[in-house]
Amino acid sequence: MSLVQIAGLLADQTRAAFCLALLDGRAWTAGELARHAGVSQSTASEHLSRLTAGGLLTEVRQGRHRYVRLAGPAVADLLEDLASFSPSTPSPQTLRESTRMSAEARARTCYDHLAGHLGVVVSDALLNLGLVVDRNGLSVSERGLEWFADLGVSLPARRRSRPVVRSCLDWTERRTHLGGAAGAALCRTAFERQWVERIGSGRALRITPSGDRAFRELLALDIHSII
Amino acid sequence: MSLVQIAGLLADQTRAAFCLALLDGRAWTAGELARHAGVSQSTASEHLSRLTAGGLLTEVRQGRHRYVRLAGPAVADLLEDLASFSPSTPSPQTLRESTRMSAEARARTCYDHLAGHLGVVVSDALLNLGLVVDRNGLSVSERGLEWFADLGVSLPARRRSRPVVRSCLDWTERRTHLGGAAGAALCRTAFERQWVERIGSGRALRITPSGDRAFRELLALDIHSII
DNA sequence: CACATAGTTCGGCGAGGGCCGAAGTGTTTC
DNA sequence: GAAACACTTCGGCCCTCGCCGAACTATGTG
Repeated sequence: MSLVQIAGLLADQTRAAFCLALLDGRAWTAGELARHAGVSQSTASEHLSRLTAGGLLTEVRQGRHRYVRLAGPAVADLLEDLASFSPSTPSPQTLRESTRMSAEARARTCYDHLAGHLGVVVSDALLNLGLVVDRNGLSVSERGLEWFADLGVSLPARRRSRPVVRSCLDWTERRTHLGGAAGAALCRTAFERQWVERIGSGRALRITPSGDRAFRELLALDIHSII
Repeated sequence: MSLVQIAGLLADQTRAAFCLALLDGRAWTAGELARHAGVSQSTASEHLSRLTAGGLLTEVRQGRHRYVRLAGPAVADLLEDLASFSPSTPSPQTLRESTRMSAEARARTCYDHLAGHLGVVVSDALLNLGLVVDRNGLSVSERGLEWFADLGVSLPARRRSRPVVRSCLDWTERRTHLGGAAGAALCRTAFERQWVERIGSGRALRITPSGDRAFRELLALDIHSII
């Protein structure tokens, strides 16, 4: 890729919006980026192919999702460098942005399960309690099945459809958290019982007081507050 | 200018060629850049207008010439940053480039007069000898007229056409050198008497042995070699 | 299996932009 | 004043590219 081609990749409103969104270091799905930039999925798909071919993004295919993130810190540097030529965005926006980002770092959804600091804490606690087994091919232990049953969650018997548990890389914590059917079920339950609720229209979550109590009790966490 | 617009300026082969040529820190005329990139003058003119409007270049109008250079070190940084994504140019090219550039730093033509280190040395010597007067509105002294006459150069009586002497900013030395009719006459004489000769097709000059002697004698320079 | 969802590929439309030559402006030379 | 020169503006050509919708593939769900 020549200088001209790299610049060309960033010379489009939609592609630039993708890259700027990815400046937070997280991985986004193609659909999320399409919605964020206000274009159709087909358009987003082609843009992402060009950005990855140009070496600006790397992608991870996970099931039917195409996760995409900046290829490295050099790309972020380039974006910052280019952005520095524009008049800096007014303070309110930056403030709101940083608020949103720190909220998402605390707790958010990752596709259909819990992520962020909350997701990692929950996953660690489940492992400590021996509720899920983190061995070659994750699975739920006997005690884990009981725990989920007590919670009122019926885990599907292991079919060949979706893995019951799956470790999912957390892009802010740089650690794995609980995905798969169990993670999705837990997340659904948390929403239904109002342990968490969405902040605005993004992926960020707020942990309610009752949610804080419930998580600490269920996970036997001897801490003042889960976050 | 937004990030997208800045990137758009660099996303064109011709504009990128302009900017990369200007990475040497010197000022180029519109015509030189047009020839360098292989486009017509009209095309180059429009590109330069867009680059200056976008804040990447600054321009200085001098007579019928439009001199243009990078707006600042931040632009050079951005270009280097972008270029770093391309596979680096093979060593031979870089070597040839650096050779050419150092040659031009030593001695070159600036439109129609001498520039580079040679140009500055000559101008300084002429000022020291009191041959040109550097006061409000440059002019040639009585002794200067004699000096030029001895050289066999007839300076045009001061018309209102072209200034006899003019200080011209040197883009490698960051100092002024002798331009105007006197500078052009001196340069022409240097070529006719083979004190200097062109290196290749660029602006770089080689000082011949006889030229080295002639310059040192004429300018009463007590140095081993003029460069 | 049917169904829903995420993403991809393809065809076609329309806007934008790079290019040139021709004509015009301003500067320098003779 | 005439001619040469550097540069600019304008009109028009053509190609690229971003976009969408429709059809298609692949994955997960019931």
